[in-house]
Amino acid sequence: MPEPLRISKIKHLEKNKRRRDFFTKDASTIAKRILGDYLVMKNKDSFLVGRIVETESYLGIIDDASHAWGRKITERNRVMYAPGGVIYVYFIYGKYWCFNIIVSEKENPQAVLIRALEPLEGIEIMKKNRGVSELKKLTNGPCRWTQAFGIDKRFLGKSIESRDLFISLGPYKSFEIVHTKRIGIDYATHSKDSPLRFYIRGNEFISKG
DNA sequence: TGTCCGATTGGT
DNA sequence: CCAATCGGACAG
Repeated sequence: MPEPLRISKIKHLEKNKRRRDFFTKDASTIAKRILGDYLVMKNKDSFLVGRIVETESYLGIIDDASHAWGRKITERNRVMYAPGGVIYVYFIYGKYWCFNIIVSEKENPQAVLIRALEPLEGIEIMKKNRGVSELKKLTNGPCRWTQAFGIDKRFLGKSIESRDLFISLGPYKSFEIVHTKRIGIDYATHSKDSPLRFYIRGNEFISKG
């Protein structure tokens, strides 16, 4: 494994920010293309960066694992129907937050779930937020990295191209992408085994799955 | 209002 | 393998 890339220049990350129209493509395309990108979060007293190493796509109306299956609309999921580029977070199992990027066009509620990151910057803050010191357990799960980053309901419906939270194009795309079925969706029937989970082969921060 | 359940995690 | 834990979805 190469040593994690050191990122210290926020300007460089901002220059390569993924723009809103990037997220108008379909979920599986986005889920694969943001592998190796940086997820950047900054505010007045913290600067957190992780490399995206695992994602899943949710295909919306036609996908019985999606919250928007059958064009379902509820108070929780209504931002899924917005144009691509907004954030969909939801509370799960009484204590966790799952983080999705809504993609595709308006009224086509596709989503990309970010399942795991490789921690790069702000590791001490992540350890504090998680209450965990082991590097490999900081961000290797969909609700672990959100806890490390302090993600919660405040981000629901916000843009993924904001000043405080954005995705930045990663430099190396020479890895191999593994396709598997998605994790934790046994309630689904039709799409249960579709190969809509994607991760960087050999990366040590992949969730257990 | 009441019941059921989860795109997970952490401990046994 | 299994319990934790509580907001959201949905039925009545």
